[in-house]
Amino acid sequence: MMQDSGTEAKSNGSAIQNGPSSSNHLLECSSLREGRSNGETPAVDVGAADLTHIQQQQQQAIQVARQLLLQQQQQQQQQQQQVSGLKSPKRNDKQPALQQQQVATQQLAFQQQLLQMQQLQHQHLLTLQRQGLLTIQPGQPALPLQPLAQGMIPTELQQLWKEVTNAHTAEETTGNNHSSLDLTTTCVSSSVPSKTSLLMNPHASTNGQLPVHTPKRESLSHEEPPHSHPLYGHGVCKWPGCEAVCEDFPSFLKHLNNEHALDDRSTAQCRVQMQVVQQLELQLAKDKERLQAMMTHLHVKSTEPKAAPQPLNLVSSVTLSKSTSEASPQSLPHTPTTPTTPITPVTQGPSVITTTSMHTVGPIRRRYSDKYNVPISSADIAQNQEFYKNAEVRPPFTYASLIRQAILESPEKQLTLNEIYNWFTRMFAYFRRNAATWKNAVRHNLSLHKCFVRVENVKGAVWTVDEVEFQKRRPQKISGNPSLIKNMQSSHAYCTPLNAALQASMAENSIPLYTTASMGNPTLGNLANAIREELNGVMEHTNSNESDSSPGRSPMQAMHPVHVKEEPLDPEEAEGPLSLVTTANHSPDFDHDRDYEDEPVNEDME
DNA sequence: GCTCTTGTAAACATTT
DNA sequence: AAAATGTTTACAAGAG
Repeated sequence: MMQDSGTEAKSNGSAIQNGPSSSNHLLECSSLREGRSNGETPAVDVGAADLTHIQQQQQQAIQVARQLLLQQQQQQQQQQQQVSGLKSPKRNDKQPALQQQQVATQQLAFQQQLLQMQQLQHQHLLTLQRQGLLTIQPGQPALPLQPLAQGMIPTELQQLWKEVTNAHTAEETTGNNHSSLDLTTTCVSSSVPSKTSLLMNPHASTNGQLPVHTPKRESLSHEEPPHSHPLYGHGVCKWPGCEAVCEDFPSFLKHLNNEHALDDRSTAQCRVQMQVVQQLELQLAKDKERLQAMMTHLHVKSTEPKAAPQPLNLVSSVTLSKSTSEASPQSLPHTPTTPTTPITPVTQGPSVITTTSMHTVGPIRRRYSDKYNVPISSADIAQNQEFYKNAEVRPPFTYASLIRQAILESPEKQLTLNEIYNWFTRMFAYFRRNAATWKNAVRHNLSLHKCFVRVENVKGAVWTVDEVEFQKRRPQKISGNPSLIKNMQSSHAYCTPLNAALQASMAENSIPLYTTASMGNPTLGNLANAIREELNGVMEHTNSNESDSSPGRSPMQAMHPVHVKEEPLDPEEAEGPLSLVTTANHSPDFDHDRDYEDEPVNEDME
């Protein structure tokens, strides 16, 4: 309901505390100082108490991320168990040979797919480097893209898989003839009991889920408290992308056996989940590094003479704290791939904006030529981000870009209108005034642009971004290798959804995200999510013999026959929007936004 | 000057 | 009934 997030945000500031994902927490961390700084000394004045606070918040965030990882691992293990067929003996008994054959075929296909994805990512990375958007120093910490972008060979994937599962690969890999395919083998045919995993996972012994890898699983499952099943919670099946409502645990088990038995889809989902876990771990490592760098940086800064943050280089201004640990081009859509996206020229306009000139009220007609789209310097990124949070300077970005950014920053890639409002007010001091004006503009833009898709939810409606549509608005330079993409499109039946997701994700990445520290690596996160969502949703519909995705029908539409913008399907749209978002699972915990309109001043007075 | 894009305002309908 | 949300139209301005 539209009241939901709004009233929650207005009446209860504690909504920020219970975000389900690390990103929410970290996001709050990233904006921690916002509430402390006044408009004049927003960025640098960090006292010891503040620092301690930040540290605590970061630690909490890491803790949450860790838990998230554990959950992911548990989920993954559950899926493995499912895929291994231990819970569906009927199917196993019926056609074990056939299944093995299928699995083997699928392994090959998926391996192929993974390699292609990695190549594509690598290509994309190289392109970014060439464009000067990425600068990789020899001694620099690994880029977020690297794990995939480096084109991991199967053995590397296997190594990752080992690290993720921490245990139950040793026996399996040794017993496997084709070691390069172990990634899938371990996932699909894990019939060997794993004892080490019990040691590795502190949660395993408590919820009894790790024994799923043992033949004793069935007996152990009786000992499980009904609600401790990692794939079951709040009466909903937690299988990625499922969310089927199961009234009680037995019905859930029934559902699990019926809907998530060993089949192509489950197998693929399991593998994707593996990737997700891997990426999350990498993200966690990254965020740890970032935290360290942040603390180091702040310690240094706090001893330096204060200087008012000046967005001398607004090009990099709206990028959140990524500067300390990596050079990934995390900024608002200002890259050569979005040539006409407005941008504040470095040498034009309010090159130096002081707090006295900040109150730019009233209509400002500015368009920024892409010729000012210079490579992004990551030097004062964090400062400028703080700057916009605290100074009432109109951000040099279009409403459409901002809305898109708000949506893409959200974990679910979907936001209610009110959440979009909140993002605006949270990120830009400018939007804490004249609410009627810019809110109207936001609504206007949401309705006007085809790239914004309204998706009806159980609780109301959320807005998502149709990345393909967004890209259509501004012709982009090809950042990937078209032939490679083309090549991918003809490789396998599964390639269709995967490629679509990958391409969309890369298209998105070609517009570097104005990401939060929490997202750490939106690239990989989006990619993983995209692939997972695609697998979850599209495979149900395209797992047939169709080697090409049916045009004009987006995965999301296929997944959720919900109301989207009702427009006559003009031929131009025949290729169909590709939406990478999940719908209808908008978590209430996600409503962490605060409504500044109710407390615009208190924000700074706290 | 034309076209396109964007911002702003406003009217109106629908939903909550 | 009021507020929020969503759609649509109109107009102005900047930029190519």
